[in-house]
Amino acid sequence: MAKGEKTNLMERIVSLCKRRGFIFQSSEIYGGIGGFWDYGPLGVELKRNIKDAWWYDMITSHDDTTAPPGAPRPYAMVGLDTAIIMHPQVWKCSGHYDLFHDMMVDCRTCKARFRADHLETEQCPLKPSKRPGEHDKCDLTEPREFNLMFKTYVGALFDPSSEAYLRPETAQGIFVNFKNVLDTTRVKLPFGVGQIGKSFRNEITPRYFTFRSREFEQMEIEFFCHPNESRAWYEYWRNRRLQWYVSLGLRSDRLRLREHGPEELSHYSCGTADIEYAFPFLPEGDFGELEGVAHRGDFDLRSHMEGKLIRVGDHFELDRLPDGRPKYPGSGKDLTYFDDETRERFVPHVIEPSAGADRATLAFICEAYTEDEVPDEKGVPQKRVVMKFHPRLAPIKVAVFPLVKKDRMPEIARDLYRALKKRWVCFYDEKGAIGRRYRRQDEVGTPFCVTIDGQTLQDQTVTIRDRDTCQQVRVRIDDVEAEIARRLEAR
RNA sequence: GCGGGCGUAGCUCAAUGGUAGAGCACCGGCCUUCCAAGCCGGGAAUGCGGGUUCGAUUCCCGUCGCCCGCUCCA
Repeated sequence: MAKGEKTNLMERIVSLCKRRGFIFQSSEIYGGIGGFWDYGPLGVELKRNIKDAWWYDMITSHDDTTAPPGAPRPYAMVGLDTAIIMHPQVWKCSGHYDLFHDMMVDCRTCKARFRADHLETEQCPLKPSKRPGEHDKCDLTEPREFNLMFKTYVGALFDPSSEAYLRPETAQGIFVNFKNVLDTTRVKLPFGVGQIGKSFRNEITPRYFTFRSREFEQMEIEFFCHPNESRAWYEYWRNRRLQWYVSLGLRSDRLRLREHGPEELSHYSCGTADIEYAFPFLPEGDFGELEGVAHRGDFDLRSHMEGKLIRVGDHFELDRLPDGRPKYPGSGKDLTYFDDETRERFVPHVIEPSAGADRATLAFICEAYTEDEVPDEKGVPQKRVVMKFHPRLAPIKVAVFPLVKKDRMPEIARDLYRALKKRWVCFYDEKGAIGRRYRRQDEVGTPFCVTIDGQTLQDQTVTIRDRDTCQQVRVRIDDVEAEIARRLEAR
């Protein structure tokens, strides 16, 4: 922030993330490293709750026997957890290697960047009749490797034959295991495979807090279906995934589903819709991508059978060298699907809902951040910062306080704390004034605070205070667990 | 990768070529029976490296990071 500038909303959110231990800059004591972030004690709980909600809602709790609302038919869901480093041929066949691994030449004068192997056909921006480097003002760099994938070496010897890449997406781990899943689980089409895991992209410009990070976590589904049904499944997943964010508290007027135009489609896609959120760091009216739902056709499975494909009109063909051989040969393994009932063999189509776990976390943080006013003991309205997380996502579910530090209240409160802790992330605090303790929990989004007071000693009742309304109800101490459970599940 | 702006305590800010302050937050104590009360005490900072200087947080250079605009975004 420029000195003296009024702090804006996003700066207050970033500040809270640091102050309360949600998100820290990576390697901060060494000056930080751009594009990498660490989750603190509360952040890790929040992000884990988001990933757990996704895994539970998409995979664990999925009912294979019944079509969910809007789904063309019942389907199966299974999970995978595949390696970050894969055989280098995976990235050659997937198309990532060619697209993101180029020798580039920059012009120091006009700041233009050219592919080193295209200098013969490019124009100098200053004098279009000449090629880059031919104009007397041109000042070209040596060709430099420009790689958006992180490269590493497998084994102790650093020679080209041991080069490997950190995955730039989790999807390929699912595609290369397609046959393994089919052979080991008895799933039939249509079915989906989910995976949560880290991916790495050497972004040119990491920006907007954690929004564009170089290391990030994805929550991806690769959904395999019959080509004739792929359009219907694409529609289903777009809506299903949008509703997921709404169900966890993102306001629908800050969310939108945006269909990509033809010129915007990725090299593999024959239809993509982004689920976007109006992040507060973006200009008013702009949205940022939370998740992409892509219709990938048969591109991926064919790529790993035949080799790297290129688009020709409305279909894909094998990318060939001038002598006719495949540029990057595929595995040669048969990744087709045989339908026992229809006796039909085909390459399944793929619908890919690919969500960013860190982007979802950031969106839920931004959505939760609220400033309101609560009257103090004199009835004067005081500003309050409250994180209105959905109870499923809140890092701490319940806090337990003795009203004051005497008359056995701390002992009773600790007993209750221990009992509740067996079931939920629970926090105990006996320091300072009660109002201060409520505010501290408000700022980290704890939905419920239970207070042991003088009356508890008389009739075994306690108060449960609601984060959003500040309203208190009195319940028997033996009923606290059931009441909290009821409220956590009610929303 | 380019251009501009900015780096002081956990947060938000001050000040200075010569002892770096405050508010809030935090910790301890007293007090306190429901929404950031009060009193006393405490810990805590000039991103990193180099240069100029008797002396640099201040000036200069580099670097790293953050913000804004380009560029990029499979």
